[in-house]
Amino acid sequence: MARGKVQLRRIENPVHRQVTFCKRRAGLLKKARELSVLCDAHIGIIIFSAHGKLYDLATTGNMEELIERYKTASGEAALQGDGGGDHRMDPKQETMVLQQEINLLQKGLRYIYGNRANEHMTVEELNALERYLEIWMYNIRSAKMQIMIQEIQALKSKEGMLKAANEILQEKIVEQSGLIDVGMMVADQQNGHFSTVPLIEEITNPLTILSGYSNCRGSEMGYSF
Amino acid sequence: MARGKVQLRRIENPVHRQVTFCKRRAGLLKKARELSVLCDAHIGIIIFSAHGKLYDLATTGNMEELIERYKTASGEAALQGDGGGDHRMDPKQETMVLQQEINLLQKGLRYIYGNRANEHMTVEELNALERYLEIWMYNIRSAKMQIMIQEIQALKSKEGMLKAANEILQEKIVEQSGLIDVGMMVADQQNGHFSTVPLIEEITNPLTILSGYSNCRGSEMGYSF
DNA sequence: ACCTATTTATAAAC
DNA sequence: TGTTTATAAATAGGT
Repeated sequence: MARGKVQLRRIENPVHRQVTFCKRRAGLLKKARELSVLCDAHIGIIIFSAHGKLYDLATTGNMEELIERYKTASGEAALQGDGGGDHRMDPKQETMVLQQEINLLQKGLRYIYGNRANEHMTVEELNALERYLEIWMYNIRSAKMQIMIQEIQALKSKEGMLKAANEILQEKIVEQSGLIDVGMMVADQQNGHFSTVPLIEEITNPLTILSGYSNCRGSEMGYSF
Repeated sequence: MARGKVQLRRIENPVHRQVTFCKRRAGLLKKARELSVLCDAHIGIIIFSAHGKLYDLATTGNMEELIERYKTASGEAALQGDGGGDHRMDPKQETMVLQQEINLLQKGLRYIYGNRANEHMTVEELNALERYLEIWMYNIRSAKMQIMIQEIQALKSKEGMLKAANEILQEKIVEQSGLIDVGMMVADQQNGHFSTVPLIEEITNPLTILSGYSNCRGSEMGYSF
């Protein structure tokens, strides 16, 4: 955060990346310790560098304990998810297509992460892989967009309902005594609103990867304390 | 860090403590996500508030896998007194990383090709996937660039040799009879050339595929065209 | 939640 | 890796 804004994307220069990794890793752990002390929280952090080296921190002094606690806590939260599902395409065929693509992807992974020595990929294969990646990228972004759109629609419909309700209430109030202030009602409407916007903020904007902050609404995930 | 320095000790006022917890927790997670993206690291964070509420983050989209990896990595680190020295990632861990990524990719494939009904991907996972794809894309393109560079260098050196040969030949001809047309020789030179450029044309342009990859500079590795 | 005066964190350069 | 410095970010205290 200095001498130039930072773009939120992988740093390509390996030296810069390494330096930044060191500095920010230190910063992150420091922040975690501070949070733990200031607010009496128990925090565990696991960091694997790109080279697989492990850095960790457990403010309780014991990561195992935190992990155990995590498992129970997250397990309980997960019990309520998921409804049913319905099936699709002929499983056999689908499996074959998938296996085929997965083979290419695995080879690609070994090629990229391995030393490029064991695996030899032809330009043909690289091109195919690139095509897959582009399509995927598109699909991933569409999926995220979809989620956002659903959220927005939900919000709009809720807004509509609230507005309608508001009007009816106003009418009633006017009927009864044309003089009551309706400020409270507007406030309620807004609360109903924000409590339904949990996902939007964790969706990184697919079009502008800059670290823009302006849309960091604290509506979080409906945390209630 | 504002309107007054903060003391590194538990905040006694419960309201202040709660507010600070919220703000700093958000800040910490944000920093973690940034570090992950900027430096290609895999990070897991577990936070238990003073009241036992769980907040977590896994930049790979899956905390379980990170925990598994943590267990082997920390276990092994304990076995060897170690002092530093970055070894190559040992096969066990590397396999695990690959498996982890492949799991995410498989899930992504099923998600995209299946009806999105059987598989449920969290926004976290989608984000992680997107990040992988970007990195891959970059690597694929680098690989192709590399191939192109090699071709070009081969061509240049061949061109140099041919030019030299050409000059020598011309001199000889001048010596023998200062009047012969040298058009034929130039044509031969060109044929010799093109026969060594088989790959170039099957390489799709790496620089202009999707929206904004403007900073894909090939100068990164001393490419000189 | 939102707003700033300040404190921190840190990117770049050495 | 450690220090320095100019700037971007985070955030404490109020509203």
